[in-house]
Amino acid sequence: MLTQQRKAHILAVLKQTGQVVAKSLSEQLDLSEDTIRRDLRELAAEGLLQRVHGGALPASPALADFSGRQAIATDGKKAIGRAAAAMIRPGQVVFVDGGTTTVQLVRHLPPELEATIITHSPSIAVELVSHPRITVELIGGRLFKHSVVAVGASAIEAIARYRADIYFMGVTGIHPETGLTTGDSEEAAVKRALSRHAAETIVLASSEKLGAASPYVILPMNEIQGLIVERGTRDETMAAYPAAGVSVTVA
Amino acid sequence: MLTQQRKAHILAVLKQTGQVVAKSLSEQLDLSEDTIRRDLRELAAEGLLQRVHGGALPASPALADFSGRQAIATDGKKAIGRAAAAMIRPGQVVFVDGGTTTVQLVRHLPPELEATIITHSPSIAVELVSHPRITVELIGGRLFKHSVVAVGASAIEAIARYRADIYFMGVTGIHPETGLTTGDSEEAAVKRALSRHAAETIVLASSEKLGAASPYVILPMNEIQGLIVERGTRDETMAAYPAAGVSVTVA
DNA sequence: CTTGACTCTGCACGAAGTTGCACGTTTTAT
DNA sequence: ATAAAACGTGCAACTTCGTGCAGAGTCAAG
Repeated sequence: MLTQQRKAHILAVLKQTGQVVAKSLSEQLDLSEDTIRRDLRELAAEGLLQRVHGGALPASPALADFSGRQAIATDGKKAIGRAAAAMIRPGQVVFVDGGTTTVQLVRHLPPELEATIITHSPSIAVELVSHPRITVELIGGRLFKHSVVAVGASAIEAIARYRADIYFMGVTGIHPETGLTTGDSEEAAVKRALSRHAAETIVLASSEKLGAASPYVILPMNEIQGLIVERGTRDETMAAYPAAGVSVTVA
Repeated sequence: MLTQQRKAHILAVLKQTGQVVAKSLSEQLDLSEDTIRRDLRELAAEGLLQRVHGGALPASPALADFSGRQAIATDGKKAIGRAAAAMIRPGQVVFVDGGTTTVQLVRHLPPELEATIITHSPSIAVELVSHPRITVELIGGRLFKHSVVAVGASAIEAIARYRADIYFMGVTGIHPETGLTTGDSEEAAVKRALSRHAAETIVLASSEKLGAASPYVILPMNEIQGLIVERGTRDETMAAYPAAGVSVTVA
């Protein structure tokens, strides 16, 4: 077995089970624990996992659990959420992604607004329970725990049954050449499906996303209709995508 | 179980319930109390929680409202949840209803349990994000806000694609003649669909449900396999359904 | 074909981390 | 006041870790 194959296997197991144990990996792959430990050390150096005594844990989500990622709703995200909410007209059908920014969107929906929100994020669904007029459609599928959204074939099938006026997309990275990116291939597939079934796709991009790129490309920049960014980041954004035909809103 | 995972679990429990008790943690994780105490001490040193005699509390008082909400969950419901969680064998596929009692079920799932949980409740799905080993399948559909569950034709279609070993059902009423009831016809239809696609249906019934009846009948008593009730309510229950062929568990 | 540089792997060994128990102390409840 | 529970510390057994080293395999230059 090749080293790269072995490392890929370790990452696959880690992704699927949320942990790897050095000893059991060595038995499973019929290698000494030393070799496994070396692999783990190198993968940790690449930032692909987090080394712990006895094995390893995923690089990001474990830490996210610790620090309480949710708590960090910046003013910028709130402003973006408010601006996005204001774009929704009464009676419209709206796709909403999961994520900290989109949570701000639904929190800023005016109570008198009557609309249908379709989402593959259980968190967004729960958030909308307290809204008196919004009808919520939940898209099912396998739960991708890192982002807390439904993914997979059944999610994409369910999306195909809907047609929305607007899709508010959250991304991990937005880069002038690479386009819109995210950290998981299945999540990217779901976002593409949502975009395909919406008349208009609007990307919500808090400042830390601008100029960043993650492994999986969702769409190139020219396939979206709008972009909402925080005040103060406009110049940067306009400079990056001058001819894209994407309307930029400053929140 | 890895040390870091254990600590993450402690913090997750703390976040959910607003408190942790050293003794119960040691039982739940099958470790000596000494080890738990060591973990708590170290987490306290990192400022992630506040050490108190007998266990620990959240570091910041910001989570105080969490513990307040938790208080609504009676000891009875917790006991029922614990008993239900203990019925799940590794590798099983489990349907879980929405509701305050079933939330207790998923909170008492041991962290080492590997299983698949399928639910039409976004709250249950979100709750399970912090569990390291459970695979979650979310059933989509129109959100019935009163109970915070997906209902409707698409939900029932999605359910038809699954087959579970156990279905843990929550109900509004349980009456010797009327059977199992709930307050909404669509919710009843979904519960029937879940029951149809599970090998075994177990009803979680906190004391206030016994003898009560709501407008919509889900199933007659003889179509379920098990009933979990609180300690102290057994005589009443046994008297009400003596010949039903339903196994009654006292939590 | 041979040689030398390089990489990968497993083993050995000392260091470090982890865990449960024993024991004496502190806190809590009755 | 007394008993029970929870606590901290020290300790021994055990596991896991990192490093140095040697043997095996690979590859390209000579």
